[in-house]
Amino acid sequence: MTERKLAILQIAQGLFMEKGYTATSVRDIAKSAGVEPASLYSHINGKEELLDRTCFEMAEKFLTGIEEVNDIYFDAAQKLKMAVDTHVNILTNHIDAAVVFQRDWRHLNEVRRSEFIELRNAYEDGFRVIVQNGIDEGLFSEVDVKFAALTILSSLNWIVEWYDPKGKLTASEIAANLFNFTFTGLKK
Amino acid sequence: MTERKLAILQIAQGLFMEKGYTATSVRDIAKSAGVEPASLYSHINGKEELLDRTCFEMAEKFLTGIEEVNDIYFDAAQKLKMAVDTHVNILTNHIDAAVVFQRDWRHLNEVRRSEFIELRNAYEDGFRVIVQNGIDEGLFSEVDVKFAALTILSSLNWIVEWYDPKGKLTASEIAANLFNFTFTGLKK
DNA sequence: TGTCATAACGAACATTCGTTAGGCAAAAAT
DNA sequence: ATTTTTGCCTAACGAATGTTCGTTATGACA
Repeated sequence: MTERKLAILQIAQGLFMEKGYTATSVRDIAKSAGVEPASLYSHINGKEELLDRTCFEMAEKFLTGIEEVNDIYFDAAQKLKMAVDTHVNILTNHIDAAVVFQRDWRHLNEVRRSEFIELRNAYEDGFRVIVQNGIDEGLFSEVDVKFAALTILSSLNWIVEWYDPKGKLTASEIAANLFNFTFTGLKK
Repeated sequence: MTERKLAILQIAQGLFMEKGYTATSVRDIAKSAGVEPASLYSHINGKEELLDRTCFEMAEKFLTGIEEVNDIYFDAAQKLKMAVDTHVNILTNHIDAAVVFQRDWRHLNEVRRSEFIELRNAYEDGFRVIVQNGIDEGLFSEVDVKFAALTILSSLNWIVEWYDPKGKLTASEIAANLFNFTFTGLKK
């Protein structure tokens, strides 16, 4: 990917984040890039490529992250901590792309959407493995594994709705808080 | 609101849920309603009215719910349980509208969007009050109140991404699981 | 019987959509 | 020095967008 193409991709991600994929026009992207709409097509195949790349590049980052965590021989609590940390880091380091990844994957074409959902399931599976490990190791209480993994991921994913790079909480503080919350809960 | 208008609103909500507000055309709605596009305008002022009604009717339901909970004199744990229960019930009973409420409020016009955000903040505040109560009562550990409320709401809101009315989990089972998780965490 | 409201219609509106065609100047490669 | 590639341009395409128009069939009420 050329430098220019990458720049265009990032500009697009910023706009997609702001207004959503469907509500962002090619003309919007061109304007932000300081170029005529037609000129974009010297770099990209079409609008959908920008969405596609964003979704799948993020999916790959997340998947690689969880696989690395699950390959290490630690106890489940440590693994969970690492998984949360990795997730929050990817997310805050690519906040624009992360929002698109979360919100707009639905607008992928049918084929790619199916592929995307599979990757997503694989990622969720990584979290289920950790929770199951924790139960087997006697570290976690015997919760519904699927449900627990989903709930943890909820908290992680919602970050994109409120995270502010200029806010007072750093990525690792957020991650620490989140791990604490999912591990210990509110109870004193 | 006439019967016909309500029917159109619900049809629209179903489509908005499926494809998103922006990606749903007036012609799509008309087709689903079995009517010509122009005929819709005998009932509604425009496409945006459908979004507006959906967002604000849901906001009102949520706000009323949390206010009722916070008006009752119970301890924080019980209040939290009730708040979670109410939230899950509203959400599962109006799943189409809930998805739109969560996902597409961004496409309200500027004025209405501001009003909407205010209502949302008021709702979040309701949860913050509960968490703060819990700390004051010595029931909850001394967490970051804002962060905790946000994390609880994350889990609640994410339900719309996976809830299946025909699934095996009932609304009250989901609510019970969620309360348990936020209160106790994973730790054994 | 005449009047009015309702809910639908087909046709058309101006605008915006994503995309393509063809050309032109500057830079890079040969 | 000549060719090729790059990056942009203007112009235009057909399709889709939300909405407005004047009209009409139906049925309730005076």
